[in-house]
Amino acid sequence: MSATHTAVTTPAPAVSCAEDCGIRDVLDRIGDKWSVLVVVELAHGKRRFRELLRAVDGISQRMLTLTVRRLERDGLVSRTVYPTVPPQVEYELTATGHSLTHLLKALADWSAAHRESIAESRRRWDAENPGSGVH
Amino acid sequence: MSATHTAVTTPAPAVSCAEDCGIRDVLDRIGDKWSVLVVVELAHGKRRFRELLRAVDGISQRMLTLTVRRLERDGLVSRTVYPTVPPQVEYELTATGHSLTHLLKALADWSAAHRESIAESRRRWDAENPGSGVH
DNA sequence: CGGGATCCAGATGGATACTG
DNA sequence: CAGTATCCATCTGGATCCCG
Repeated sequence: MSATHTAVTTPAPAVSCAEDCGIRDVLDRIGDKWSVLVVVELAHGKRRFRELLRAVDGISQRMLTLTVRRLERDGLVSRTVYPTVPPQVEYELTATGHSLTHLLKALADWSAAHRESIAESRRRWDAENPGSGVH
Repeated sequence: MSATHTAVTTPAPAVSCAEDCGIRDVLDRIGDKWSVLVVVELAHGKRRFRELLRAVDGISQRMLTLTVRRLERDGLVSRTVYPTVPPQVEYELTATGHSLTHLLKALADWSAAHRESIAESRRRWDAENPGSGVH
């Protein structure tokens, strides 16, 4: 943040596939409202259904069930049922699910690095375009 | 793919923030249906509105307008209007937008690495849970 | 405790027509 | 060419009730 040159921007375009690359595949999988939050919580260790429900703030019983089912279907989370009474179910990240946490780390890092810049850009845009309805 | 040991999985949990970390912020921004596809196309260079419309397969005029407006609002894309006739508008990634392409590269890499594993897990789950309605 | 079933509101996005 | 405006179908997710 010192010299007169502005953007350094590493040289490579980084992404250069024809259409999709599979990025949409990932986003279709974890781009929903709750998946990443559940995965982040499970990154800390095994969790029971009720524990997840309390840990992931604001999620409903129904959405936790759906989210965890989809993650299980994709092989990112394993589900273990102990036939006790009352029933006990434990959820845990699989190896694939664990690898996902590294990707989420990259997301978190990018977010932290550009959050302020983006927020400021929004404020400026909203000020210059009053009542545009864009969100 | 040779020895008897299965998952190596680098040691660190990678993500360890209390609730969100800001991952949701990123996904709220680029997790929609079209943003990443537009960014990927713009990673190749400047594009006019009509060029983007042709390049991003399936996008409607309305959605391209909305998508590119939001990207501009967040400071990821710049919009330059040449007051010619007929009008000409060029879109280009900003420095922040360019940095995003590196993140998308990570997404694409993860997708490529686990696409088959996930697809197989789905097939198995769907076979074992007929008519579950989970997607 | 760990769900499944139903109902419903709001958000997202597609199709089409019109405009400077 | 580069949008804007309107209408409408679908999808996502929240609230609630019930069940083994």
